[in-house]
Parts: sequence; C-alpha cells; structure tokens
Amino acid sequence: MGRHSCCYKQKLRKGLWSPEEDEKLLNYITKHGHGCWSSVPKLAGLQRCGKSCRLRWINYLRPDLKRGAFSQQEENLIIELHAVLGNRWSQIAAQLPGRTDNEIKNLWNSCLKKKLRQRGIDPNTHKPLSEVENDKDMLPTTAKSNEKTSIGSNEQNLIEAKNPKPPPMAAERYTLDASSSSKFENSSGRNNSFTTTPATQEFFLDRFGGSGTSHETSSTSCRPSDLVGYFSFQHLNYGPDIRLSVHPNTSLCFNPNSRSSEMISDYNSSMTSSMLHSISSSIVKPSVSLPSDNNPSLGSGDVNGIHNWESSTFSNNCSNSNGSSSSMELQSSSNFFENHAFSWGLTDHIKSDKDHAHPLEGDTEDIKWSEYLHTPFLMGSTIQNQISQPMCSGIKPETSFMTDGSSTSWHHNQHQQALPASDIYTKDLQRLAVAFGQTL
DNA sequence: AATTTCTACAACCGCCGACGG
DNA sequence: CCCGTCGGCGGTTGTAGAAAT
Repeated sequence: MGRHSCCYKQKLRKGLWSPEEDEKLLNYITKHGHGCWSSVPKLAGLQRCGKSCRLRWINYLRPDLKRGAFSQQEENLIIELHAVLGNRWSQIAAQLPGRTDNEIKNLWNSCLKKKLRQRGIDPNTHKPLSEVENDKDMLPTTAKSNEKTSIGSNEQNLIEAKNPKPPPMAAERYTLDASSSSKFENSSGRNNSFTTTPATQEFFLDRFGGSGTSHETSSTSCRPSDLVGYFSFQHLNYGPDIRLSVHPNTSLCFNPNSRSSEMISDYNSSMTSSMLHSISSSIVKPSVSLPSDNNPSLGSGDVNGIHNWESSTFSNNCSNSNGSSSSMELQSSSNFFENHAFSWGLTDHIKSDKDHAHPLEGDTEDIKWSEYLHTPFLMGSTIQNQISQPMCSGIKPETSFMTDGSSTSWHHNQHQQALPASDIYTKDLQRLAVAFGQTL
C-alpha cells in the first residue's frame, strides 16, 4: 500500500499543469505514444510522476476529448446510467464519447445530484426522497449503505427487481416539477412537457448490415440475430428529451463487476431469479434508440446551443415526422458506435481482446465499442423470450425481431406505449440493471 | 471596492487487480 | 507463491474564478 513508487521521488511537481508541461507531454505522446507511463515523465522531460502524466493526458490533453458543456442528452444519459451502474464513472464515461470519468464525476457531484434533489429524487437511489426516507425507517442498515454508495442502492433496486413488490410508480418516482425544469422547448419551438403521453421514439441499430456494408468477422461464432437489440428513449421521468431503456425483448448484458468479462455464446438458462446472476457473465450489444421528433435536436445536432453529441453520426434515416413515434435507423456498424467508441463498460474485455484477438486491427486507442462490434453480442431470439417474461411482466413482448442474416430489424408495434409510463420506467430500470450485470 | 461564499473543475490520494520476475 | 510495479478507478481535496454580500 502507500504511495505509488514514483511519488516517493523528490522534486516532482504537483498541482496544476503549466502550458509548458502540457506541451511537453503532448509533444512526447504525439510522437512516441505513452508506452509505460512511469517512464513518460523522464522521457518527456517532466518533473511529474507517471500517474500524473497519465491523468493529465486522459483528462485534458487527449485529442479526442470533447470540450464544452454537457448537453441535456448527455446529462440525462448519465443520470440513467447512474441509476443502473452507480458510481462506476469509467463505465458511464464509456458511453459518452469524448467525456472522461473525472468530468462526469464532477458533473454528477456538482450539478446532477443537486438537480435530482431539487426534483425530489434521491441521487443515490434514484427514488423519491420521501420514499428513501421511508426505506431508511424500515431498513436502516440498508439505507445507510445506500447513502454510502450508490452501487448499494442500485443493488437494492435489483433486489426489488428480483422480489417485485409493487414497484414505485415511475410517475411518482420521477415526476418532475414542471415549473422548474420540465419544460423542454425543442428546436421547432414546440414546448414539450414530460407529462404528455410518452411517445416511444426508437432508434434502431441494424447491426448486421442493413445497408449491406461489410462487417468485420466476429471473433466468435454468433448468429446475427444474437447481436441486435435496442434502447429506446422515451419522454419520461428525468426529462422530456431522453430516456434510456431496454426493449422488453432484448437485453444487453455484461458484467461491470468483472474485469475480464467473458462472452458467452449460449444462453439457455431460464430467466428466473437466478437469471440475475447468470446473466452477469453474458454480454449483449445494444443498439441505441434516441428520440427524434419530439427532440429534433438530436437530428439537428444542437441542443440549446450546445452541440449535440453524436447526432451527426446517426444516419439520417429518420422515418417519421408525424410526431407520435419515429425511428431512425443506424445503417451500419461503421457509424455511431464505432466512430465514437461507444462502450458499455467492456473495456477490460476489449483490452484483453485487443491484445490477443485483434492484433491486426487498427491501433486506435478507442476501440471499446468499436471493438466490441467485432465481437458477438448475446442478443435476440435465443434469449428474448426468456428475458422478457420475468423481467418485463408489465410489458408485452410485442416487438418482433426479424432477421434474415443480412439485415436485422425490429418491428415494433405501439402496444407498449399503452402501458403506464411508470410501469415502463420501472421495468426499464430493472431490465437495465439486469442488462448491466448487476449482481446481487 | 473589498471580502466572503459558492461553484466548477483539475488534480491528488489510496486502493485494487493484473502482471511479470 | 510471493513480491514489486504498473495501470486504472473512485473518493476526496485543492484552487481559480464567479457570484454574492
């Protein structure tokens, strides 16, 4: 234990980095790569420890970092992911290309927690504050642990998922004070309120070549149908502009607790309570759905004057303009996910994968999702029914999944929308929790 | 204008797991 | 198997600038 060895060395500078130091580090890494971080400061002529250099590079100097304020979409995504992942900042950051875990952590601590509290939501448990207080009264031990770490709170959410008591209605749990922040004026000038009936707006990922583009060979055998799923963002809860959920017939699975997540290609276990454990070792590649019409900013690329992340990378196949439901299709694997290293916290696996399985692929540092797209994701027909029933009892699995091997698509009817938003949200969170491999 | 408080952000610290000798 | 090193993560602290008094 104790301090890192490099920190024992004398004459090491601490504190803020000067522009000269930045330049030295930037020049060195640009020319040589970082290699062994412990040797970087010496070779770069810096009076810093390797850790400090690494941190400076990752959090500030990296060229692929996104600058500027977080968009509303990013904030909402962080909140959603935090509800599932807890304080696993690195995994949350992996979903936000160009953002660092430190940045997200700071945003959460300085801003998002406050916002949630203002909305009457406990930032640790993502439940109404009143309910959290009740929980404290009833389960003082658990409540204390929840206060300590949000992961514990999420585990509690999962306990609820496993032992479904009448779940707190999302409408209750996440009803926002419309007077404070719930109004969302989109770029078309239409004022959206989350109290409106949520129109599920889905964004489909055609993982396997709807556009017929070539795809890298998967490193393991996996049917195309195993590789598709999607998130849907609905106008609920935290804000009108984004919602993250997992389609009832799909799941995305990985084990954030594992540093060496293993792919499994077979999924025959039933989605009983044991599913929560068994699923943690599986990995599923989700696609992403984003709102489009009620939040046209996603298509326009700007939200409230802030450049919208990724929007430009979505293919412009926005199929709808009627204001009720729409979808955009991601045409190939070469866009959103790959371009932005969209990663569901699978970096460890990826890292090992990069070292061993994909030595000939590009040397990009940001392989993450892009690399994962080259690996199979457990998804689709083999598991969808198993997953959907126990976890989505309130949602009829009425979305059919069709694949012909060359293209894959979801055919989704609107029945799901008939469900109360609260049910959808609660189930969404449960599914997300499961999907993210939250083990109990 | 001076001082205090607040806020956002950068950086540090301690710990952990992986890895190699 | 042990030990040291390293990279990485999350919690915490430090600090500069903004806002409030």
